[in-house]
Amino acid sequence: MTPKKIDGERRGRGRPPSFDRGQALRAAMRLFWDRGYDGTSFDDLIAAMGISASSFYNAFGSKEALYQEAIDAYIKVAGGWFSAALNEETDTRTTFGHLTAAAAAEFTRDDLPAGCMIAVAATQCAPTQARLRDLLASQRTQSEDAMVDRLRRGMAAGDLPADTDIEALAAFYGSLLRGMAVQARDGASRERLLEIARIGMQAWPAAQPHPRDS
Amino acid sequence: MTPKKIDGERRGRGRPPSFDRGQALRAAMRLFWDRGYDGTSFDDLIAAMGISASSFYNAFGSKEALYQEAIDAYIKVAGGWFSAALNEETDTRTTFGHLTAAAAAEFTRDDLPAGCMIAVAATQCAPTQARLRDLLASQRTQSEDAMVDRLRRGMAAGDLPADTDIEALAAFYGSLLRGMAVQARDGASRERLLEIARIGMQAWPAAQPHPRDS
DNA sequence: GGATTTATGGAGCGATGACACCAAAAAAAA
DNA sequence: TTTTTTTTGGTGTCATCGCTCCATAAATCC
Repeated sequence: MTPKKIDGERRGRGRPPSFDRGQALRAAMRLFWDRGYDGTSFDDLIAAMGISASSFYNAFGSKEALYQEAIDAYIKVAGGWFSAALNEETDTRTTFGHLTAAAAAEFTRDDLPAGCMIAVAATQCAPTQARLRDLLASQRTQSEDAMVDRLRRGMAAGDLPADTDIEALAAFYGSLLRGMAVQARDGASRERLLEIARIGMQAWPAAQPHPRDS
Repeated sequence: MTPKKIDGERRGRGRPPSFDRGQALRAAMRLFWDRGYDGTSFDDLIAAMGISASSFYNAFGSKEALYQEAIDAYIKVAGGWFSAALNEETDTRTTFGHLTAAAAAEFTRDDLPAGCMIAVAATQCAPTQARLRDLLASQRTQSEDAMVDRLRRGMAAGDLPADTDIEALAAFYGSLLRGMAVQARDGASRERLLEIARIGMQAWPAAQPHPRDS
């Protein structure tokens, strides 16, 4: 057929791809997001991406490689609002209030699958998929580390009691976000998720009247 | 026919099974718990259960039927500590403190797989597995309903502020428990989970000094 | 002891999964 | 134009998946 427009600059010698790689990747991301790795078959993928098996392997290498790219693409989407919220120029409590509220909103968009692509992915899988499991667990750890960093800065700024367990607090909000992602996938409304987020903020550590208490 | 099938006594006419059905079911439960439905293959199952393919179909019907039985078996395990904690004879706040602490302990037992078999299962799956997805989502709803019931009783007993949003509070603790289950699967220690649970209890609604405040 | 009923071992089945190969096609580079 | 490089369509492969069939073994009932 007639060659179509390709994104960005088309440099290279051979025949140009007839499809938009980024667009195909986003289609794959949506499918993986919605159905998970196992739940998305090869045929599902090439159908949704609108390409043939040959083009698939030529452009993406393998299903697993595509999944990793899809994860990266998701990070660009979700990492956007996530780190945007974390790097706001406000006090730490407000930051986390906005972060959890943003999650409630993002987990219930009508133009994207519900929930989070990473939050609960590959927690139960075959031993042969240990690599994927570790990859996803590592991503979860990374987002929690980002929260730890923000809390540490907040601690330094005096936003938190001196005896706050930073790691535990980050783990708490990490757990909450993942649970919210499950709720979203089960069909919870945005309002419900916002309520959960609001309650979660009630757990924010109060200033200690007796800081030298062990 | 004169069906005198009593589960305890083995009264049947034909050849008796050479394996313990309950034991085989528990082996399957562990495997499903650890690897999920897709991650557990037929061959994995019959190997772990120590039976042949014929015996498998003779005794359990199909992989999906076995999974449902495994879920039921899990409910008997986890439903044990869950409703035990919920039906304690204490005030509502203490009850939920014990519930979350019990989850932290149960999610990190060394004689069982980490986390919860139901908490995050089948949230991402193929359309062909809609039945399983709905089954699991329904189980999650049920456990949340049990928390709603307990909170309602607590409200009636005066343990909670009159303006408490019961459903939202139950959804919050439901989210927290599911997030804790993910943490457990990612390798979090029991102490870490207990910390998360403790922080989660800080979100418990305080008595409102100004209930007519919007 | 038959007769009946149920379980077992073993072999194999159709479908699907992910992927590989290759010759033709379409572009830039020479 | 010729050469070189890359994509594409079509077909084939090989393993695994969940499952089935059948002859036989082992129990109970008459």
